[in-house]
Amino acid sequence: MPELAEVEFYRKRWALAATGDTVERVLTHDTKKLLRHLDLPHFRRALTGSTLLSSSTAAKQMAFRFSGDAWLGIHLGMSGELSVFPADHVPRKHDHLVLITTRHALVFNDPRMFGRVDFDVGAEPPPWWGKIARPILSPAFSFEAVATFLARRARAPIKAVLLMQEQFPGIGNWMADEVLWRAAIHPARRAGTLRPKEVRALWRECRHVCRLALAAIAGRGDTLPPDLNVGIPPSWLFLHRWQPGGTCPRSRRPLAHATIGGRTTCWSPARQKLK
DNA sequence: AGACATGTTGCTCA
DNA sequence: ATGAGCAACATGTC
Repeated sequence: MPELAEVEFYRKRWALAATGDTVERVLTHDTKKLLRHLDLPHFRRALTGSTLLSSSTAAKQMAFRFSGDAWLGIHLGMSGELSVFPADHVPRKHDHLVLITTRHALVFNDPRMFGRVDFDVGAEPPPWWGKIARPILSPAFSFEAVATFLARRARAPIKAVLLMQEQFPGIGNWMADEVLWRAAIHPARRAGTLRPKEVRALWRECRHVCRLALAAIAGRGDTLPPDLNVGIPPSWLFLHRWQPGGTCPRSRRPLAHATIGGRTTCWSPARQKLK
């Protein structure tokens, strides 16, 4: 599920509940997949008794900083989510990591187990953190950078290109479709065939969708919507893409679905032409 | 039963 | 070397 804004939603869920709290116990379940990068004894020892100081999100990754220079990295994969329960929470089937603090249980649940947990100790953020591409909502995400990237990926369908995290960090399947729909670009167009005007629209809509999605899904300041997708306006493609017989909220014409760039893709044929 | 799922990686081929 | 395409990962749901 989680793309840029959902990841931020889940990070805030833990952060708002437990920043300043101290970890009393660390519970783990599956250790071969999600926790495969961890030295478990070291992980437990380092985290137990440490305090959650701060956290941040970069693209689809989260980093939780604990006292003792301890950094907990989480990637939610396809089906991961973070939630908060009372401290007496009994781990469920796919609760792979549970941090028990004085007041809460911070739970990382992931049925499909495509997620990942990292743990590093150091005064600075871990090396992998620095390798994440600069945010789409930063000056580094320039029109020129996008145009150059598209030129290099000229033969790939634009849908596939939008999913490449090295240039579009945090964009996932639904955000890519949302961007292309707003920019009126057919997802199967080869990246190298976009006209400069279309590249500019793509660049603009990437930023626009990131901003809208963060505001709607992850809330503002210290607020958090009660649930994912609760504040998403029906003017977005998002709310119509999976509905049987769904229609384009702008043209009112039927939506189309196909596998493009290896992923299920939804678009509005009335707005997005192949040409 | 079978298709399919909001992600990433590692392999093959050109 | 670089880019494109696709299977694989593991499990749940419709």
